[in-house]
Amino acid sequence: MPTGVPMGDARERLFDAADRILLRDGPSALTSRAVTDEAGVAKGVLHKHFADFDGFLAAFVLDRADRLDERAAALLRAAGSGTVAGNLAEALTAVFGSVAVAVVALVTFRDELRARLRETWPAGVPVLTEIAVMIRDYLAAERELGRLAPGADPEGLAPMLVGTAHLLFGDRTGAPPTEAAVRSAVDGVIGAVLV
Amino acid sequence: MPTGVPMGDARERLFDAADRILLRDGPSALTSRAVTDEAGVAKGVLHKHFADFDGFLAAFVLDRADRLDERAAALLRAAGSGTVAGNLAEALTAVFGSVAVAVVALVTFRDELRARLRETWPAGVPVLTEIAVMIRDYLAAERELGRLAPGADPEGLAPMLVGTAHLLFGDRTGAPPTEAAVRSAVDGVIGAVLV
DNA sequence: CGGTATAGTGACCATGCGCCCACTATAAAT
DNA sequence: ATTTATAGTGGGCGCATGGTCACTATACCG
Repeated sequence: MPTGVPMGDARERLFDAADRILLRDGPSALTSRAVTDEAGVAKGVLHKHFADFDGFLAAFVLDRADRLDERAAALLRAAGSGTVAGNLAEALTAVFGSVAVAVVALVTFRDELRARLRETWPAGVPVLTEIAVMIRDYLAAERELGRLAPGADPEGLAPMLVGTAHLLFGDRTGAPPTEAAVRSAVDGVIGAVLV
Repeated sequence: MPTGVPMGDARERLFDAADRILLRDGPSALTSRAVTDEAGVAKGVLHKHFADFDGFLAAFVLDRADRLDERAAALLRAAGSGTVAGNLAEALTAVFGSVAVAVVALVTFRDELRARLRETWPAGVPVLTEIAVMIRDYLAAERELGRLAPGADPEGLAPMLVGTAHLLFGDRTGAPPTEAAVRSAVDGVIGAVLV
């Protein structure tokens, strides 16, 4: 093994490793050793780039928070095709099937990480609120197209949808829900309200 | 310290200790040592009554799951007084200010505990779904009294409300929301839909 | 070419975890 | 009164965690 030569950006390698672990094994498996092993580097590397493991996690969350899910965002930007409920179900499945939920669970459990992130975001980690903003904008676009009931308020409905999806996925006490399950849930829940 | 003499039921003492720890310090602080220390007993006691710590946690969750929150349940049973949104806000605050959220977080993180509970509840830990049932029944009663819009479906609205509350409380990335905050959120979210 | 800075290595450490088990103290049975 | 069963004790074990540090290998610079 060569040393001293950067094999791609180590920082990015570690972040990608964390992604894979979160999706494959869940938040409880995200230890410092798991990350460095998955990235194929020695333990020391992590501490050369970050002060400590929570520092790494904080940087990881910051990095992942904004580019939440390209697929879902793109899908929602193309408002007007498909049914509203179907689009929502697909987008929510994509977003909550990504690392988003795991990141929230992580922040819920690691007290030190949470404290550190609060310095950056006093109002709370924006992962879920940013999803809500995404959904809100989508619903506003749909209303512009007249595909929503006039009384349906995107501002209020968005957090409810995110909350429901978070409930479905974040629980994680059963098998992860399929896209079809989410679609049916979203259908049943908001069908009467939106159309 | 006398030994061999039961000082109240040790089982209940341990459960109460777990309650206190969850509410005071959060789910990450709920270790076996913390429980026995808080209960004022030696470490061995826990293993005399339960096979292992996850067995204790499973029994604890099972015990707490059904009698979720008397105050909120009683409040919701007395449908017809106050505003609908106000009643909901109060009940959700009471429920999510209790151990419910911490229990969910616990189950999310402890893989072994989650696996064990799945044997008992294949559909998932019923904490959140039971709250939804509670809310659903309340909304049904309110509709009976004509205090709900005819189109508002309790079956669909209940999980959305629970999800929203879970989102507000379960995040735990900021200060815990006050009852006033939840009231205003519930007001803003469902005000237009329900009345 | 030697010097220096930097990325990477992995044995090692302290800590806290769940858990074991030899032991003690009380209560109940004979 | 002796035995047996049961509740409670706490020192210590094995393990995984996050973190340190002396060391090595490479790249860059004069």
